[in-house]
Amino acid sequence: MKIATFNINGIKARINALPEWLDEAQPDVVVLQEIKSVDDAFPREIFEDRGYNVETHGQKSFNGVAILSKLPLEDVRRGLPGDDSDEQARWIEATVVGKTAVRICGLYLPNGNPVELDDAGQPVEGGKFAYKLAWMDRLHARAAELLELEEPALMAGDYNIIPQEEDCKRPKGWWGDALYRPESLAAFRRVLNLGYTDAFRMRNQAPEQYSFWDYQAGAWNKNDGIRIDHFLLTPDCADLLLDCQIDAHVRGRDKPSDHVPVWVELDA
DNA sequence: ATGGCGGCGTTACGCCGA
Repeated sequence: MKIATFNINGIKARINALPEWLDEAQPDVVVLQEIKSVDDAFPREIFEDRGYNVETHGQKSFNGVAILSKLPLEDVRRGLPGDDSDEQARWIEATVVGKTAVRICGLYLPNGNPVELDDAGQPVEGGKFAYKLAWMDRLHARAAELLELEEPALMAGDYNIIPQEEDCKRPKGWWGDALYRPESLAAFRRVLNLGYTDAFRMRNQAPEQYSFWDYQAGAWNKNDGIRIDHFLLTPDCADLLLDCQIDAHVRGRDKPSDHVPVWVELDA
């Protein structure tokens, strides 16, 4: 089973690039982030015509996630539990049954910039960085629950986290940003420490492997990127991992997203 | 090098992202 994650930065803007990549990569399941569309405006026919079932969790203008799957999507849930007042569409999950059932979660973790701290060094309540950390607390709680399921599970998406120095071309330039600073990395490691595996680093130790390049300043041409799109696997799911790759070449095409697809192949 | 690009909503720029 080939499962991909792709932050498309707007479904309307990627109306050609996304089907082109789907047709060549032929993933069985895709989790999408930043569809920037309400559910009713999502062009589901484009994907249904290619044999995908479509489940969206959208909102107007910003955020928005979706799952496309050639296999039926069972027990679909929308929204990350833990805060009923959170109206941002950043989480969707469903079960897909191939040789075995896999619980698949698609996520768009808050960016967190600008980092606002009070005089005591604590995130300012109501600020974007505080929202990021609170969201990661909820992610930790859901991640712990997934470990208790009787099926392999994974959480894939745009984490807006640079896990380590080697996941970034200019670590000194990024240090202190909400994507790469102590509080963010500690929250990410806290999820990993539950027993999750970063699928890409399980299969690939090469340097300069990125999944995002800014549109500005010729970042793609300089390979000035960061690796922030991740697959975290439960131990049962990691046992099924066959491969994990980044389709970086997609970034060089016409009208690209600033992110590229990342995918895993599971023996599932 | 915290904004040089691009998407969105709206229709001239402001907000947002990373």
